[in-house]
Amino acid sequence: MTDRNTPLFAQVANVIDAALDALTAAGTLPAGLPRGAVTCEPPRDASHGDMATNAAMVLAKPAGTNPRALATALVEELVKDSRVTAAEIAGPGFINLRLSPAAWLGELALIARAAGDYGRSAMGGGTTVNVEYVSANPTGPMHMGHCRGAVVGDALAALLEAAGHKVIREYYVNDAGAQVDVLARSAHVRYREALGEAVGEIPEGLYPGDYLVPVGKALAAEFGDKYAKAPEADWLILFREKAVAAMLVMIREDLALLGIHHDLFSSEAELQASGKVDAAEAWLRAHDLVYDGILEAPKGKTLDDWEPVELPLFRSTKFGDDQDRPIKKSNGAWTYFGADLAYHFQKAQSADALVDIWGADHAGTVKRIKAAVAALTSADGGTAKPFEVKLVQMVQLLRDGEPVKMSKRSGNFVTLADVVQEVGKDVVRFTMLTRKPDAQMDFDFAKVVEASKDNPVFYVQYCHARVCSTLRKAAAEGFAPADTDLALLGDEEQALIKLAAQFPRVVEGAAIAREPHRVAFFLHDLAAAFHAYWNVGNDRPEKRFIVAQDSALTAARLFLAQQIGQVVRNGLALLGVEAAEEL
RNA sequence: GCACCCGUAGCUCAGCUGGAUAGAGCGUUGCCCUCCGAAGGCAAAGGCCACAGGUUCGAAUCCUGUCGGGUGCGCCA
Repeated sequence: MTDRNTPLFAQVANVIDAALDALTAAGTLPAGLPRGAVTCEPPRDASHGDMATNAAMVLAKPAGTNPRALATALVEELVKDSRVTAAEIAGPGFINLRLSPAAWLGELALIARAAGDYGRSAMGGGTTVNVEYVSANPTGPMHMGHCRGAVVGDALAALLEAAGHKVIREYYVNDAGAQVDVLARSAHVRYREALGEAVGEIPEGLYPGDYLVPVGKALAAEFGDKYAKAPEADWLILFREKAVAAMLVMIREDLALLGIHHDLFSSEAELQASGKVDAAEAWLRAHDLVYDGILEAPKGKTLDDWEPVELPLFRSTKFGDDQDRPIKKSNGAWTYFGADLAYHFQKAQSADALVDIWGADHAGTVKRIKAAVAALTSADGGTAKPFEVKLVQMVQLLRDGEPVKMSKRSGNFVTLADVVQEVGKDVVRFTMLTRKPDAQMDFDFAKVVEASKDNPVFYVQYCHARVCSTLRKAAAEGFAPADTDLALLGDEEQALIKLAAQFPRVVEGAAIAREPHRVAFFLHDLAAAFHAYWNVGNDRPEKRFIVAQDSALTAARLFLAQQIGQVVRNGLALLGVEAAEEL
């Protein structure tokens, strides 16, 4: 890898690595020290320098020396590099590095060369990660309860791609359980309605939503009155199939409104029909991980209808779960979990790692599925396939500060399509990413569309728009960005470069942690720095991007602005948000 | 009863998987601007990182317990 195309933080990490190699070769350090904990990061306080490493502190103990002694030796090596202008030992053994202005200006040029690829890396080594997200039951339109997981999952998928993984975006379609039978029955009512029958109120327990009206009409058009009076057994499977297909069309449309497109929709019904669930059970039984047993009644709840029954149970307690879990119901059908474990095994066949994005309301089932995946994927005594479940917490919708009430039962829920229509895709996506996934959040219709600096969506968009308008204005006055005289950029301009240069490591860190919100926060920081610099120009015209009397300086500043805009654009692209050229 | 998540400035939240004097916005206070380089600017005050122990060179971060809030807990999905 040539340094010319390596982001500066990675370059300096390599410099540190090389310095450690040199010390090892010289016998100062023992060979084979693990360097995983060695960091290269911006110091908390910019006055400390440009970058800091903890190498001496981390390696002193295993090397049998003390941090400051090791740091002294390391400093001698580090300053040999032309990019390093100073290296100082501070505190308990940090090494603070200062880098030459040329090194930072080089990063600006790198951003320009890499353009849309700035921030991408080969870190993932091309390994395949399967990200399963949304996976809402195909019984109705997407509502806001699904929204956060959808956005977080989609942004994570993009993030992992940028970090050098191949990504499979997958949606698991629960088209085999009791809920899709309810869907079929609900569709049948609408079908009879479409045929002219007065069906009155939709019976309790069925889905009352209007979205099934067109489904009923389509069924009536296709089948006439053939199934109007027929027993359920004649039409249930057929109607279920038709209704699920219609729901999936609707769901895909809803997702498309958010810019979300899955690579793969996997059907639970197909999975069961393929015999893979039986195969999984057989394998687990052969390894004594499934047995027939009787569950204890759950504690802490008063149950009048509890009947102990013998069921095939998966030994999830062996993997840290609180109790063993049934994979089949007493009627012989698979439980959700029974099918789900086979489904995860199937996913593991075509990926090196699995990530599930779930709503926090499913937190209780994490242990069992992790247990099952661990069991199934270490089948041949190998190590289990990496598998993580990321939980996204609830979103509370607010309008004028008042919670928006939602009730699934009455069909009175806020649909995703309504919200996207009201505030826009970009606002929805960005806002969903302005909080870490495991913190609850409020979504206030008024606040998310506010055009002020309090609103991060606007603030970041405005930064990009400002860059664009500056370049437009400059072009009209005959100026163009150029990298010929970047040395004219002073400390204030370099501070912006230093911040922008963190983008590649933010992307990597966010990918590793599976936390796309870090990108959103970074963009907010970068925008804040850009706006602050801009404001200086209000009082001091010589600090503006366009200084009419000095075309060389103007060209360099425009180049800077252009690259800041590029980084903002790249970051927004990872989040799936359009970078507006004007507001 | 049990499990999981959360608890950081008055409020809403960050805090880069253990690093240096814990940060940002809102709100408050004090100045400045009212300029389309617009949808304000600068600065100050504000903290026992819920509490108590522990782990180590070093803890908001990891472990244990307590308290408080949230989400769940059946063969549902």
